[in-house]
Amino acid sequence: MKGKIIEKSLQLFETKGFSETSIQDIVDEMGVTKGTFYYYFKSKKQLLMDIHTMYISELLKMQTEIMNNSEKDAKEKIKGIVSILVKSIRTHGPSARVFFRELRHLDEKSLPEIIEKRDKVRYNLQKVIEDGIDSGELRSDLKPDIITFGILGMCNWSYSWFNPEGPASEEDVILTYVEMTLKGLLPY
Amino acid sequence: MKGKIIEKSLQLFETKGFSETSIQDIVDEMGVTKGTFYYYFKSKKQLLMDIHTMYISELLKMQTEIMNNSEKDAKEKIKGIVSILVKSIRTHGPSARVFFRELRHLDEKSLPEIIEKRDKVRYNLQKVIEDGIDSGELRSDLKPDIITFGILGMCNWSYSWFNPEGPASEEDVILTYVEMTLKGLLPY
Amino acid sequence: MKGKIIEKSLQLFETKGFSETSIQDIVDEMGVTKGTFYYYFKSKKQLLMDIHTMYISELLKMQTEIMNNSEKDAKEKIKGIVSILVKSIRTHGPSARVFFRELRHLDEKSLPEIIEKRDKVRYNLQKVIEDGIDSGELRSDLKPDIITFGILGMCNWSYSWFNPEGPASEEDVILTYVEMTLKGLLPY
Amino acid sequence: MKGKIIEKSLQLFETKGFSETSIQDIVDEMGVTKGTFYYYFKSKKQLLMDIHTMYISELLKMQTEIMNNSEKDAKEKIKGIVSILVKSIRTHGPSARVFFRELRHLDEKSLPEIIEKRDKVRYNLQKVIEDGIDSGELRSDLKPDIITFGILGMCNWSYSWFNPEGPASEEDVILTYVEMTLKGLLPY
DNA sequence: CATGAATGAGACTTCATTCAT
DNA sequence: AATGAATGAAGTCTCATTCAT
Repeated sequence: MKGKIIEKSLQLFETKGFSETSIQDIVDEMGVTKGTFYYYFKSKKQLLMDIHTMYISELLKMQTEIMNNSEKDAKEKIKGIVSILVKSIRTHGPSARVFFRELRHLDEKSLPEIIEKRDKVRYNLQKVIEDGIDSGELRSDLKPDIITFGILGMCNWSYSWFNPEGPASEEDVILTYVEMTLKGLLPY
Repeated sequence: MKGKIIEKSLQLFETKGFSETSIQDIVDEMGVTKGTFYYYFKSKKQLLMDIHTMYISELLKMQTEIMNNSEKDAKEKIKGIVSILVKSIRTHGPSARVFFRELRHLDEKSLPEIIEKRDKVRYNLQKVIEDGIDSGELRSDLKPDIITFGILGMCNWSYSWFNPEGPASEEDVILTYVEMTLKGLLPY
Repeated sequence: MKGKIIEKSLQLFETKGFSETSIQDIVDEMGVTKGTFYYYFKSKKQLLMDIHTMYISELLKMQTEIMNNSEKDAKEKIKGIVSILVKSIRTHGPSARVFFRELRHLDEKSLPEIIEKRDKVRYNLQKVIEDGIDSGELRSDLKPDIITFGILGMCNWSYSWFNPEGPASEEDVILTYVEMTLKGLLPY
Repeated sequence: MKGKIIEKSLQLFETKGFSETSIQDIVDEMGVTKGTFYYYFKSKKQLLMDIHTMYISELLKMQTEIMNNSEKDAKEKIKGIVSILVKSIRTHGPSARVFFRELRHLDEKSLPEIIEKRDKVRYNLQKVIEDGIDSGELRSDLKPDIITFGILGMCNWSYSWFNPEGPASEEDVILTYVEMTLKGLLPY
């Protein structure tokens, strides 16, 4: 039941937004009553917190696996991380969209925990960049933090337009982003 | 008065979000009464619509000026557009953040008008890319639409983290994004 | 101007009702502003009061003319009064409908003045009936006050359905009501 | 609770009118809160609709019973219908008064349903008249539709003045209306 | 586990009215 | 004679939440 509530909520939050979705909307969709909701969740914000925690933890876990793979060089790790982010549009689309849009609605008490993990994801990527620069694999004249924000922006933004069922494939997007980032648009 | 209402609203919408900001919040901040608000705006949504229209129209206008400058090549136009987007964080920050976050709250009737202009901005950039490819100035093996989304994502995302008063300067960001995009991270 | 305001208000009150018609509605319809309204009327209720006074005074005046015609017998006076009431649907339709429907919205201070005149109209008809009974022209086994209410009800109700432009003519209605009232529906 | 809300509302609507009665007025009177009201009714208009439906359905039901009684001739049916209408002033006074006065405030979507039933009541009476004419029981030189409006007007109007606790009894009113209608005021 | 009834705070909005100009 | 700006009270409605059952 708890899982089903999360699933339906995700759907509704994605479509209508967190503030615009009422508990009533959620339970109506499931054919139960509000009491049921409050049996499983302390509050609406708690539900949102759960959604955020699940998403960012999963993302962090996947990223960590790539980070820990010592056989990959910086290029391959960047490609891996871009790949995770883009592919999760198909596998975790609603979660991701809700994550990016509704962060503001978390309790001030719960927020830091999420922010911390979100920043960890960023620092991880930044570490990859920095290591690449140190090893001479990447050019050293650009600031790693800005680069990191740039790559994440490119990827995260795709949640707002990329449709895995549409004309461009996941692979197209990943390839384009990685090529752009590593080799640039100018011909060699 | 109308201008002052917009200004304060922008501030509040940015901080607390559209749905979470009440008309009461807005008028309290200004020392007037709710009646005054409704004298100038038909509804809360109408105010949001005004904000969106102002922002996207201004952006489109600035972009068009760059597009029409026939002396610039693709590289320079890309740099110009990135520059506009990043610089307007300082000059139009609240407008821009509200624009990206609250689009969903527009009336279904008003939405298309805004979407159309937003898409126009995108198509304009895509045109620059396509022209660059056609003239041989840019490599031709990547899809222009995905490239466009990538660049816009990078830039638009910076609204969510970039602080013009912080350690990284506007110029740093612009330079990094343009270099990454055009030449890539790999050393030559 | 005052006359034009009354005219438009009457139209709107009839269609939408008094409470549902705002001063704004009225002045919009005329292309002026609210200030203008308040220049001519102390308040919305004052306007309603004016409308009521005009209508009932006019009606009373017409009725009085018939009452004072000493050449007419009871039958003819009844017919005359029914005739006035039905004919004024065409000539004073909106006034009449507003009069019957919106009486409740008058100030408690103004109400008695109107009620008094309205009752005078009723007493006048009742007097005709009583005189008719006394003179033997009308049967004496029914209560004059109830008869009066019956005749007035029949006539006043026609404001809610009778359309002078429709299939039944004014004369049809008057004839039917008078015949019913005087001779009844049973064949002789 | 739903029943009690309807009852109190009826009371208030009758006294102050629909538009002038606020939800606050209703719930204050009952010692509950606004939320309670909206738990039972979707909107204020929905409550009004419920009131209208209940009244007109009940009336139609009672009338139908008389219509279906094949042992009664036209005269008796007319008397029966007048009787229902007048007697329901005592039994359903507030409902009836609200019904006649506030029809205009129904939703445009709900209105037709009510209008249809109201017209059915009228057509039923008209049928009685027509049958009476066809069988020779009633005179044939007057239009049945106008007669019908006349009788209904007489009866319905009495909601606005007749007080069952007052000097005139229900039976007085019924007798007077039926006698007037059938035999007329002239002595035989 | 789940329901249904009730709460109460707060949201958006309308509108008659006032007043300086 | 008329306007435009502003008020403030009141209105309808929503909704997260609680609690007895």
